[in-house]
Amino acid sequence: MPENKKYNIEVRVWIEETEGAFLGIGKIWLLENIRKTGSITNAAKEMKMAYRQAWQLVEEMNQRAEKPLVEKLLGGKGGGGAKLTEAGEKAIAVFYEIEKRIKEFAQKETQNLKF
Amino acid sequence: MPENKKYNIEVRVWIEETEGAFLGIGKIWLLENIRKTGSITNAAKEMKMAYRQAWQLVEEMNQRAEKPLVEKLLGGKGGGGAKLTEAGEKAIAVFYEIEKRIKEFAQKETQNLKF
DNA sequence: CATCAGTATTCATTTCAAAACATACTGAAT
DNA sequence: ATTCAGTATGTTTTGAAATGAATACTGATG
Repeated sequence: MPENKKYNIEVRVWIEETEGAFLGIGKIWLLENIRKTGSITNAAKEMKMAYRQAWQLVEEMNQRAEKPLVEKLLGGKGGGGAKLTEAGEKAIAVFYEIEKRIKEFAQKETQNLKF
Repeated sequence: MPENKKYNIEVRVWIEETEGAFLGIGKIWLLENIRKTGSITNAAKEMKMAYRQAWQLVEEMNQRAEKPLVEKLLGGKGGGGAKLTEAGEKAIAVFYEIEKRIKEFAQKETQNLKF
């Protein structure tokens, strides 16, 4: 392959736990939207995702993390809502940091991409 | 999150071209099976994949690479077949090399995985 | 004690990509 | 000129995952 075309390396990063995939960019976006909107319902709307799906992802995250990432508030004024725990905030930060480092490394590897 | 659970980082690597994803581990496996079996038909069987799908993947690869990765032989003794071109062989080697480096780097990052 | 908006949960419906099926086409070899 | 196995390509089926719709539950607040 001569080099009139340009190729570049893409990378998808996620965190696994004994039972399988635990935290990837999709769940991170969900966490961020929960932080932004204060509820799973509105986070889901924001992302044009079904509430049911969003709720399940939150369940999954919470069960598989050491400590819940999302605190859910039932009933009360405004019906309740959801907010990130400290662990949730930390998870976002850690994920992005690691993802950034890996993507930067991958970018450097692009120069080895000679067919 | 304290640390009784163990988490680890996973990474998926692929190569993009202007029109989108061009070459990932799935197509690499297909290439390897074509090399091994000498035809798209048998490579597909090996992978329990539909011939049609395998054929389409080969088309896509060939069109988006600078030079075809797979040479297809039509008719003749045994009906024809398919074999890797030099570019195809190179693609496998380059892909694995880059993937290996990125995965090793990602592995090192696991130690930064403190929640 | 009725309201309200969000959580929790079940069940039916849709979507859409992969697989399965069907059918021509190719060309060396006999 | 028939055979044969693989390529080429259109059409139909199917199955899993996402969505949508429906319903009960929660609890602070007025």
